[in-house]
Amino acid sequence: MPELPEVEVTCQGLMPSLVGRKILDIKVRNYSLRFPIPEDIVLLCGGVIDAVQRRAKYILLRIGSNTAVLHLGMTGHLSVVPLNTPVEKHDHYDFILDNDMILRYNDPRRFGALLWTSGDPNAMKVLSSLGVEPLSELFSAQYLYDHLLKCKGAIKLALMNNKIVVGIGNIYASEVLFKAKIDPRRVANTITLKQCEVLVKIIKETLQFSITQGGTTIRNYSQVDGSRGAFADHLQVYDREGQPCPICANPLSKVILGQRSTFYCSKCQR
DNA sequence: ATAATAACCTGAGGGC
DNA sequence: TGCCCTCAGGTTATTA
Repeated sequence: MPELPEVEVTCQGLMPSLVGRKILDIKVRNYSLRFPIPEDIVLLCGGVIDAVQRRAKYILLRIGSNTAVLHLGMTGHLSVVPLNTPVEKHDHYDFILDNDMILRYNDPRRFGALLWTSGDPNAMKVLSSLGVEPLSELFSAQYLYDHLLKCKGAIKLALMNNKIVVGIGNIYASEVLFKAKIDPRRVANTITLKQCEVLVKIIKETLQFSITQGGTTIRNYSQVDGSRGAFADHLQVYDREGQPCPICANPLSKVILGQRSTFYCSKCQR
């Protein structure tokens, strides 16, 4: 469910509730996620959460010299609720905090993750081979161009390849390609440097703006406090097959790329 | 070594 | 009401 903006909004929503809080206990009800939750996760107990950070679509809780690494998968949701809040179906784990509150994780599809390390989190297997952050200086037109040259597949798949750039998922990939007027099926290595300049600018602007809107809520995702993400009101093509293109009114098309639904305007995007 | 595709799960919604 | 099918903001192991 969540792409970069949704994870970033989740991080920002967690900060006021978590930073400075001591973890009194960790209760796991269902260890089954993308990876089984490690039994020794309880070693984080007693630590204080110093910071909440994001890397790609992962949430990092810095706890002294330790780091908890969380992922929301497709349907994961974190909330901070009072102690004794009734447990619901698919509530996987609780971090019991020192102010009678709980950090609680719910995830019906179990594609999320909860890991931890006492060392450098960037050395962990899940983080070590990730590409650059799209909102960082490292994500430049030249960087994108250099990497696209090596991609013989569709440009949309390249944008979603987290070895190149992280955080762009299925919704934003369709949206930014529409704004850049590029056909999502275009072979990546045919994209010009000039087009990379446009793409990079649009990606940064779109992700940044979505963060200010609280992300995109279509079905499962909601912010930490349960409210929806208003960027859904700004989607131009995603999930709009057959509806008129916002630019030229031509009915929007849908195609499957990499097993994922892809939406575009066959007249505006080339 | 890069690229298609199968797999991991549950739940919602549509068609009959 | 219920069954069967398809689809869903992600990632990775396996195959070609």
